[in-house]
Amino acid sequence: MSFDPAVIDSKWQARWEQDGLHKVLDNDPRPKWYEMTMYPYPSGDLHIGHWYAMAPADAHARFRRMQGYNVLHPIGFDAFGLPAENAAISRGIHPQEWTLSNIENMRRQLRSIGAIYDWDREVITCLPEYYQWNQWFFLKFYEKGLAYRAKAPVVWCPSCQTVLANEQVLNGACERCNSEITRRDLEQWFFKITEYADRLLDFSGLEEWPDRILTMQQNWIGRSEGVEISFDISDTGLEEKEIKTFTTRIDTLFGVTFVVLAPEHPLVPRLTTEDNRQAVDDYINKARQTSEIDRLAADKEKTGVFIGTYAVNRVNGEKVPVYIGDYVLTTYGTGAVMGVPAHDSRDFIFAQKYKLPIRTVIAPIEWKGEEQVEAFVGNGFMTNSGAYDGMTNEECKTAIAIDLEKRSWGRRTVSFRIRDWLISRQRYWGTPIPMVYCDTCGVVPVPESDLPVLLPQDADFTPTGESPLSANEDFVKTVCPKCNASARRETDTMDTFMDSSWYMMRYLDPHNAVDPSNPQLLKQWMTVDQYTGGAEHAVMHLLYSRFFTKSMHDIGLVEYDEPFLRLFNQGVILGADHDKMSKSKGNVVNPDDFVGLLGADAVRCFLMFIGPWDQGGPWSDVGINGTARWLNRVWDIVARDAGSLDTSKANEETIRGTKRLLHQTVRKCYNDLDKFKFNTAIASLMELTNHLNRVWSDSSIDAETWRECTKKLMLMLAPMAPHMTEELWGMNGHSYSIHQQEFPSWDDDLAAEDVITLVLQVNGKVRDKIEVDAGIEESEAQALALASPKIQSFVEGKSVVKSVYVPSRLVNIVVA
RNA sequence: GCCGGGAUGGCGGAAUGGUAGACGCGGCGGACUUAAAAUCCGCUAUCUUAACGGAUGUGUGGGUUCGAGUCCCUCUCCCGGCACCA
Repeated sequence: MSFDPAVIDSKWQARWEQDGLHKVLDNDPRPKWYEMTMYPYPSGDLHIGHWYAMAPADAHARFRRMQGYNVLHPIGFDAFGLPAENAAISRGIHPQEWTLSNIENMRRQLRSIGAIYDWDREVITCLPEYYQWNQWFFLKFYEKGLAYRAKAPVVWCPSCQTVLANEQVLNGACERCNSEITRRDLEQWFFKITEYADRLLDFSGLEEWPDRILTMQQNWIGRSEGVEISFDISDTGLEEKEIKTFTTRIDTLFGVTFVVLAPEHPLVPRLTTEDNRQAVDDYINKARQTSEIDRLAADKEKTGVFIGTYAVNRVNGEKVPVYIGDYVLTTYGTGAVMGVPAHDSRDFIFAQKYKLPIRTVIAPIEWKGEEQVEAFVGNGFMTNSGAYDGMTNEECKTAIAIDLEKRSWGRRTVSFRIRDWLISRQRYWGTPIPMVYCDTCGVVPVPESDLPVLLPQDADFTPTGESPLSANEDFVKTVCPKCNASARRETDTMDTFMDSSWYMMRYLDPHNAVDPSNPQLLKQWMTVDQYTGGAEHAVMHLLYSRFFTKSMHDIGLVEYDEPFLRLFNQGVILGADHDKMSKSKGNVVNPDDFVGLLGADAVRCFLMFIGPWDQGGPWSDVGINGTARWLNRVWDIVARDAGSLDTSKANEETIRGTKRLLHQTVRKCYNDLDKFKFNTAIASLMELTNHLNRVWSDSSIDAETWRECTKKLMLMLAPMAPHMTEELWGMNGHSYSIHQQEFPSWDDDLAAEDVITLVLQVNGKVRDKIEVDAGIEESEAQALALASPKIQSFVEGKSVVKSVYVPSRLVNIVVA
């Protein structure tokens, strides 16, 4: 029987499904292993990128199953989100219809991968049975003060016509559609992720996360320790007696020669004197019109304007002018900074421009009092700083802070870059936020018993900047749960990252109608042992779900504190031209074409063989032929009748060598699969296949060894090529299913070489190689080396300085 | 600017401080075939040599070492993240 992948793929996919081979039982006695891959957005087409994420992930999950675990490797759909709405707008299809029919199609395509998904556990986030729990969690968070409504200058995408979270902004542009964002002052719902900033920086509960993801989360959270220091403005006669600034360089306090407020700082209108009002107003208007990208540009000119008021630096009683400047951000620290031109490069430029004094207070070594030509940001000795002169600036950071605290002029504090998670969206296709606005009772949560707040079917989703739901009278009009008076519903929907923050719980119990997930099952299955997916979610999904888990933990809903123990990021699959795949470049690969032609196993194996999974790499239309050819050879080899071997020619040495290679291959393959190194695992299987072909053609192998080799080859290949190996398994008389077998084990003694190649070097250069007994003693190796004619020709006439022996490796003779 | 990761044949890539280039693609040659495809076998870093061999070679320049793709320092380029965050 020849290898016909198309027939075999569908034959076994149907059989496995019919038998429920991949059904995962909760009461299975084996130890659990929860291995998740990031669920896809139902865009309607499963592209090669999905395959690249899912096929190797499946192979790894299968490998864990063959190691004896009860493996849960589920799949679902991240089904809420903008593309559905955009399709509705451009093609007049209802988002739900579009999404559900895409899911239908993608299920079929996903089945063609041949993965071990248990479809009974499928999760679809746009269904009320799922999103009602988003609402439930929202209410829990609200109850605990973790969800709040506030007016804030939020990020707005003019093209998506909705607000965005800070995490969804890349270089001043919308992460989805790349349009430049603007700011709006709006009342929105937030989650208090900042309250968890310190705990999110604690990665001790994680095992094996890529360092770069941890670094990215660290950068994003942006913790910095410093001092909040106040400047006295009591002689202005205002109610406020001081301006608070935040600095990480309190040691430079005596170098302050001005104070700068953000243009949006609340004190600005009151601190501005009449003489300066016009100029200040002009500046603020100009700042407001400056685009986000321009405002963020680091090399932008530092501008500002004096507002007419002075503030007092209490440590030396000096009056310093107060400016506004748009290089100071409202959203960070206190929205005001102390200007120390001598020791901060931005302040230096600002001071030069506005002719403000520059006073050195930290002396660089070898400084003789000359004027600075740029800011000195290094360490040195305190000068011009009163009682602190002569100390090192590092010592002073604490000393000054303590002294300030004693006088209540300042306090040590920590600032974070991360902002609270903005979860409101002015879009239709999402989870309605379960809140009601009542004229008498104010903001009232929808009672748990009234959940879900259903997303109405009819809405005008043409984006207007208003939430589409607000035009739906039937939805908006409701009664206040507290006083029964007529009231209005919240019409914003939730960020879809809400859905993915807890979906790992729902796979355990996808249709539970009384809880988001069964508490007993959570105890049994969580935490996720292995998570795989793209690195683009480092500060969005992965940070949000860590926050979500910690919040749930604190509320008492779950016992664990981290959602994902281990994380592995696959790389990006590129076009054959080494460019990112895109329709406009015409380098997009359609996996279905290759699956139809060469079979799912060939596509799976090739994707794993291209290179290390975490590095990604270019697809190759011709390269896949190599993998397909190899699978054909495997088929050919395993399908041979071992009984037809002419055993009279079997050779003891070949048998021993073949067994050795087999055990070496099992060892290599096991260790590589364990670490997601599919490419080298497959390479080692190829080597074994090449060897088997050789010994078959010269009949130097016996039937028993042959059968052992082909059997183990099938087992090792099974995680990567599940269809073909299942067929071959049956053909060789083994009982169904190969996917319920254990991964082969190896014997280090049988894998050990008994003859090794000893490399002979002179001055570190290879001059000869000899075959020797593996257990060779140093003295004998040295003697053999010196006896080699080739070595002799290089040593002749020179004196041997020394000789290095590396056991079972080489002899290096050093001559002068 | 700061923080990560990387640079190895024509291409994808492999190498616990110890034989650089495993495995595969492509190319070349051969077998089979009327022929082609498929399949199988052999060769394939560069220079040099009739050949044996020799020299060179892992982005650049230096260093440590008996020995460096691997460790240390310098620089260049590529990718990712952060970036007026006080």
